[in-house]
Amino acid sequence: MEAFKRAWTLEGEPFWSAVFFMHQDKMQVKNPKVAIFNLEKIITATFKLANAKGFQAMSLRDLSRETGISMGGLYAYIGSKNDLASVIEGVLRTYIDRVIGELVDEDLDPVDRLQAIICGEIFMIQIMNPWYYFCYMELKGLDKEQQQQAMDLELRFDSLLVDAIQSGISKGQFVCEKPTLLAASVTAQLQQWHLKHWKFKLHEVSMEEYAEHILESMLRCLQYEGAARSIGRRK
Amino acid sequence: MEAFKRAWTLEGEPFWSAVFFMHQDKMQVKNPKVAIFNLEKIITATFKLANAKGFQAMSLRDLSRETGISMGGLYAYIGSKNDLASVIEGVLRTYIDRVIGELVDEDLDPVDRLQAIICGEIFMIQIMNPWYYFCYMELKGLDKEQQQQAMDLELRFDSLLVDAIQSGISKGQFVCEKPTLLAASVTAQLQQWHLKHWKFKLHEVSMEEYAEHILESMLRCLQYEGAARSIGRRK
DNA sequence: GTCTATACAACGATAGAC
DNA sequence: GTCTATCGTTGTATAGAC
Repeated sequence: MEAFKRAWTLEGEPFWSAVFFMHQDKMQVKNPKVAIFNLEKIITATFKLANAKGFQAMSLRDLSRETGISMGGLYAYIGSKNDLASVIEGVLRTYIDRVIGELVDEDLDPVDRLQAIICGEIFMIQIMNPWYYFCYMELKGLDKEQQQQAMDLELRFDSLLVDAIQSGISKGQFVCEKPTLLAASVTAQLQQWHLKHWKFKLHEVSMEEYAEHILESMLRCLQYEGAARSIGRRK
Repeated sequence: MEAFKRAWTLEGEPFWSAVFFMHQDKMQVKNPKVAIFNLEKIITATFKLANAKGFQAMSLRDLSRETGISMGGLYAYIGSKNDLASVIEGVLRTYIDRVIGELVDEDLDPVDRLQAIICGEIFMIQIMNPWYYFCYMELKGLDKEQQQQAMDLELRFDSLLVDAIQSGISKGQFVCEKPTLLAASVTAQLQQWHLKHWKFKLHEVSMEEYAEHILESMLRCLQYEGAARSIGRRK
């Protein structure tokens, strides 16, 4: 988990530095040191406010108060309010794209491939929780093109699962009539990890426990022989 | 399906009449005939606008244009903008409560019980699609009390599934280590029917096909003996 | 690079004529 | 029961001092 974070540069100063360099062209503040510091404050505050009462309901005056940066000051970092949401979606999509690209390892056994995809994605969601939640809930507010790209990305993730399923079918390990529906169901369950965090907290379910449950359920649906025994073996 | 609609009065004039009588005390317009007619126009227009760009982003001027009712006129039907959202959530929750209450039939075989719950809920979502989507996406904008009630309702639905699962376990029909997680997963899959309508449309999946898929997957997870054969038998 | 001050459009909401 | 006209507020965004 910690290794995963470091491997993808998903936290700390290096991460925010990468976010900064992704759109420094749109920013007036050129000094990286101060720009990175404040950009993190702005985006973090946006998550706090938007994930509590919605991005549209959050005003830039709220954001100014929360960050301690004046209204005028904010506009040195963002082009407009909508631009802020757009940037956040863009960063997350870029990162997911990058991780998804690496998640494809056709040499692995189908079961291990599924495990890699599920664990990889749930790690991602766990680490970038507010990013996922924000993009899920505020997608409507972005322009049509960005909405389409987000949908395409989700379909690409589903395809990743479908490919692994079909590889298992052709190897005689799995039986599945509707791989598309099964993949969509797994994606839905993964998204629950950020959408329904309150429920997992209430039932005291850990991330590892949940990932294992998703994989195990999936293998049962695939009528995988070692489904029951795989619980202890894979850890 | 049609019988289901009629049985629960989920469509047409009788439905909107019921909605009207639920909040006629809050409305200035007392003539039922005209009140019901316009209330339907207002709520339908709210769904169109809010489900396209979000409730907060929708202005009452938008709503006025869409309904053909003047700004001043709108306030004869709603107390405030937030009141409108609150009313919508209240109506849906009342109806779900009513249907859920009837879905408990302890005499049924556990498998039939699960099928009744899944089919009942997906019928509900299908018929009241915009209501569900609106309440899911705009819950953050409502007051804490209403948010809590919505969460309680979802937990109550999960419990319905857990009860049926446990009844099957004690009868020796099912095997399940974590009924709570399985129930949450089924709830998530049902919610997809309104959350990800675009995906099912893209893959040309019908409601009946999807309901069957959810039930079948669930039975496999429960290691139900007749899982494979149940597909043809239950229709 | 950050602030204060301000522009001005759009918002929710109401009063009062009809 | 519905409209027009208008109130006061709040929103995003910018100009210009420092």
